[in-house]
Amino acid sequence: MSEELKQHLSRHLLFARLTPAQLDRVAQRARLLRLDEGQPLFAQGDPADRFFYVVSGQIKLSRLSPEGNEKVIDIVSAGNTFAEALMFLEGPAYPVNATALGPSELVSIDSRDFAAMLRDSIDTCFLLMGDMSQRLRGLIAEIDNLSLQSGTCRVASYLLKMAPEDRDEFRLDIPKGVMASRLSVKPETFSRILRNLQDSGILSIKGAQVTIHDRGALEDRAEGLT
Amino acid sequence: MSEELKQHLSRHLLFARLTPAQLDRVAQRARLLRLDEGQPLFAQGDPADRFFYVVSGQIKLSRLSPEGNEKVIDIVSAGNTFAEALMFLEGPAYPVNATALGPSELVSIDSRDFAAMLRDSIDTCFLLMGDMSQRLRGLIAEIDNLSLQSGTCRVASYLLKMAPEDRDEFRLDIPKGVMASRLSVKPETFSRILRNLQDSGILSIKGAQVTIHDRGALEDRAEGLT
DNA sequence: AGTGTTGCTTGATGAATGTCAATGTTCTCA
DNA sequence: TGAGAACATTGACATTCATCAAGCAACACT
Repeated sequence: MSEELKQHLSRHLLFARLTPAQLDRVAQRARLLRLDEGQPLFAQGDPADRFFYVVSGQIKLSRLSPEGNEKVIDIVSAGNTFAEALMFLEGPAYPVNATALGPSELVSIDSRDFAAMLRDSIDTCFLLMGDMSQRLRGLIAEIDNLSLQSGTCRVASYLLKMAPEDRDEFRLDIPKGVMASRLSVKPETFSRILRNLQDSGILSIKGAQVTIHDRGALEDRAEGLT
Repeated sequence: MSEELKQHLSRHLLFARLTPAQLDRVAQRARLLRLDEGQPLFAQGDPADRFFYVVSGQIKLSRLSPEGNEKVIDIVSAGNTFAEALMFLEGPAYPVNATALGPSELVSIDSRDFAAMLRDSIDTCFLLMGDMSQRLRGLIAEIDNLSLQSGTCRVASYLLKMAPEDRDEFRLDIPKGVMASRLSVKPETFSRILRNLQDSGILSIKGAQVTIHDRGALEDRAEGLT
């Protein structure tokens, strides 16, 4: 059991520089979790004493406005960690809700424990700081997107990011409504933007199946050139 | 000279846990800068080999869209550092423009140098990680604001944050246009929102002088209750 | 004081997007 | 296979906000 956990964790950069003994110790107190589709993991405001590594599945991180509107902040997929940055705050509370998008497996790690261990692995500290830096950069890019680009731009660049290198055909791996919220548009608007892209002959969509016909034109849309 | 630098730096948490020898070493390679109003410090995309501590004045961090629109990401005021998180990235480039809003003094610190020294001060690592965590939380709150709240909400909560505890009168310390961009609204819209708040009797504004008449109502606006 | 220059405000208009309501589609499960 | 549920799309409409253009302050400098 603990072996299985170690197996999983050792795949992630954050645990790469731990000594076997340290990894043992982390794995000792770590837990393997299974979530069903739609099952919540934690809610915004809950005390944050653990962080997570996604073994399989997808986790939706979202925030709720007072009026009950949901905004998806990010979708975490297999092989990634989340909520590890909270480890260093005073009275840490999760700033988002976490819910499984589909059946998922996670490893949950005790923050206090891990932090204690960090004191003996400066290398891991550096890895973690690198990790946080990237996240900061990502969030700044996100803010940039939200305030400088139109909905169409955001959809277009997201599609380009989704489209595997040179493969012009692919499937959307998350429900459209969730993707819409991730991109900060209403589902209706998302639908219309997609329709517009289809009507312009740039791509076609059948269910979750996307085919890009004119990558250049899509890139133009992503840049905001109408 | 170096003494003066050390003086300044020692006021900031990030340098609090350094040994005198370490602080010496940092100060050795640090530089004191003076910027005039409007003077740029670095541009988005410049190689990021230094980070900064603001001794006095205010630094505007902003991003430029391809079409030339500017979005102010943050205003850094005296006593704070910025760009320190880039230290841990591969080929670090500043993700924003930095410009002095008014005459300012900064201490500029060599990132490489500081990072090297970090290896010998795990305490400082932890302080830095705490710092980055807070920044992450702040950016998430920002995204939340941008996507879930209207312009009026953002203006209202910003005013509340500006208003010193219980003091219902205060001055705006940055030009309205800059504040508008910081809040992701156009100057015209910002002006109208302010007018609207005045017409509702919630506050009055004379130049940069703000007087809040009805704090409760302002809080309601900040929550989005029309 | 006079005159620019800059930043702020105001009004008229339009585009983008949200809202509400109805319909269509897909998927699941009995 | 059929009924229902959840999701997606579409249309009509309202709202928010940006844009354009003009006027108005405040300030700076001869």
